[in-house]
Amino acid sequence: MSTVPTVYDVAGQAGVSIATVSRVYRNPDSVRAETRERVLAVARELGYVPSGNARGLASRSTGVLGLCFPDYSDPDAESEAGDAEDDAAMLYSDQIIRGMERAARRHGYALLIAASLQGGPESLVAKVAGRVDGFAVLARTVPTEELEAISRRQPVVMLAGPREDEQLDHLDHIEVANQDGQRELTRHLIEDHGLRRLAFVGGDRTSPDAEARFRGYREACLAAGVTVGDEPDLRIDPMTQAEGARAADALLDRGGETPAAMLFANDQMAVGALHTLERRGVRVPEEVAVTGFDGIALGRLVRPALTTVRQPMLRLGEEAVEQLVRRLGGGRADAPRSLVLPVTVVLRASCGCGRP
Amino acid sequence: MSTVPTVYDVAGQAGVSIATVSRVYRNPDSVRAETRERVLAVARELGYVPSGNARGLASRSTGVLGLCFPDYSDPDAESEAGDAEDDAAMLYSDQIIRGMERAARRHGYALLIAASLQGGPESLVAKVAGRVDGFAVLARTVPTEELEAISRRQPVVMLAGPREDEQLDHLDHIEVANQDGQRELTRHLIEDHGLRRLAFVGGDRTSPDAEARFRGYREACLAAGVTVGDEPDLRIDPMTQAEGARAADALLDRGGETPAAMLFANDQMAVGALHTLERRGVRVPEEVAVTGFDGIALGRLVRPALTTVRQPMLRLGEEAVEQLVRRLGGGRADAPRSLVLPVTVVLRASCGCGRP
DNA sequence: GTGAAAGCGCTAACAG
DNA sequence: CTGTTAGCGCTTTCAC
Repeated sequence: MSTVPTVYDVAGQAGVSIATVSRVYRNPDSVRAETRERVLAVARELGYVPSGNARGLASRSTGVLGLCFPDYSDPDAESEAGDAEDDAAMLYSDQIIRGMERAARRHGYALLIAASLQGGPESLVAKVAGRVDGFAVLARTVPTEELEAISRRQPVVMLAGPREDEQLDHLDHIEVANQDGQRELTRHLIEDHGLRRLAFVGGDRTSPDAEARFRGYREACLAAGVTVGDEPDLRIDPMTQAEGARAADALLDRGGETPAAMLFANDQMAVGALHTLERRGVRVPEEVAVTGFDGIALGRLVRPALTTVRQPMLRLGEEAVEQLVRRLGGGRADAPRSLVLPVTVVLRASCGCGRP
Repeated sequence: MSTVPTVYDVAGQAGVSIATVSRVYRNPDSVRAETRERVLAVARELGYVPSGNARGLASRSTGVLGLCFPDYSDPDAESEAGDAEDDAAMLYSDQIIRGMERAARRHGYALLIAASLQGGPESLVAKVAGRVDGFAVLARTVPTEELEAISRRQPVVMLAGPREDEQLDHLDHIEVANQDGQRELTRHLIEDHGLRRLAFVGGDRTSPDAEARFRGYREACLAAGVTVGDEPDLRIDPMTQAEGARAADALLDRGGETPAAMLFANDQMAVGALHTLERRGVRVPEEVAVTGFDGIALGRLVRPALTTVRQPMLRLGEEAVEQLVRRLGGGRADAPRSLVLPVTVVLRASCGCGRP
């Protein structure tokens, strides 16, 4: 742990130049076998490991891809079930990480991950950006302006992000078919279950996902002649279990008839609502149907199991890497690419389908 | 994307020296507000981001911690349920990643993750090691010899690893109470359910976890006067669902009475066994009890739900980071530290407890 | 095949 | 408070 050995140490011990040591690692075949072995032997003995920093600096590339994601951790989900159970709450970002790691590995890259936190000149993205060849960003993780600047120097792919944001129009981006999914799910509730008194619980209006889902909901309502406003019945932020539970209360307590179905913009809120409904003795799906969006594992564990729309998160991550690799490998000047991944409606008990 | 701006560009445009630019980022307060704003403005305009590589080189630290883990992906689990379902198969490494990321963030570090793959001079660890200030390694991911060399130049913490391996005795390491957990679970089967014809399915003998679990099993048997060999009834490698399914077949088909309980060294095998038993019409837990180890989410989803021992993976990750941070912050010369995290026996339907 | 030398972009004394 | 000046450890021509 004292002094870290460098090329110079190895070169000295092995009686070669630092250039040769370098070659042994970068391009082994360009060095005579005998020399190579000698160098490697010394390196092993000294505990030499090439400095990634020095390498990156000299070669202008790191062999690392990055991911910036928001601090999605849902404190409610955890405290409720205790530390031990929260693997069931496995979310969004974890899946994307898995997908990216897997794809990155295939292409010989490592993955650097960091969740948002701070501000200031030393912002999160900057830190990541400065250490990777390219990276993905989950929407709303990073100030637009900052991204704009950074994306001029290296490939950035936006995940689940707004194609709309004109300032970021030149970025590649990958999203899932939020609108289609919510539309189809809503159609199912209306046509297949004959429900017409619906309530949609959305998120903050800055969330592109939640907004797209609301649009899908609205479309389906309009198409079926079901009354619908041009705003969600409720806007919840953050979209956690605790807030979802509160939302259900609000929906139940507001005047007029209670809705026949509560559609939530994500699974976590829906799960929270399920708790409220059970506590208040409102039967699901008999008295009210409940749906979520995302397809988190927790949705299968709750009773009744949650009807939802599943997003292909793993693929999102994989596609992100593919796109980055494509950019890094020449296509640097190609037109921005936009990819929309299809989603799947998953019918379970909470809407009246499947076993309870 | 053309030329990446550097301190020189910013300094030039802003009419200051590169040192000042550097200060603006490293220690903003040491620069007059006016100057600072000017620099920041230019930086923003140019799309300047400090190079992590250059920084790391100059300051001899990266602000990044690492994790090397084996390529745990269980192809069986995925192909079986389809891409869409495999979030339920959420494993081990994902939890550790979450724990590490969370803790790392608290300490201002980012996390670099890489799964094992290759060999050669350009091995995985070397790549990670060269880019981080310290890192964690999941046991058996990396050749001992290589680790030995690397651990001489930077903090390494071994996860779930062998304290036994004399060559790595100087490493910190964190593990879970495998032996205690399996002993307690076995005791439960014997005393609370009155089962005495047990079979233990272990892993390769190079797996320290699997071996420790077997020892726990054996201890409990001996303590209760239950017949037990000094080897697992079966050794399975890799410990996947498919192999677990096969193991159940083998246990059923070997001569003599079939066991009253099958204890598997991990959940994945146990789940595979559950499938086999269902296929062959053997009722669980009536005819045979089944248990796993790990506490993966999938264990709650299968029917009957799987009795198991839950490992605190998240904490494992968090503790790993704490330990690394401790080493990096001075305690570099302290004696190697060894931490054993407690586990929890989780009684569910597959052993005859809980609802089916 | 191998060596010499010039940076890569930034930090860290040390002056001023 | 700001500028000057060395490197940090490696890759990379260009010679030999």
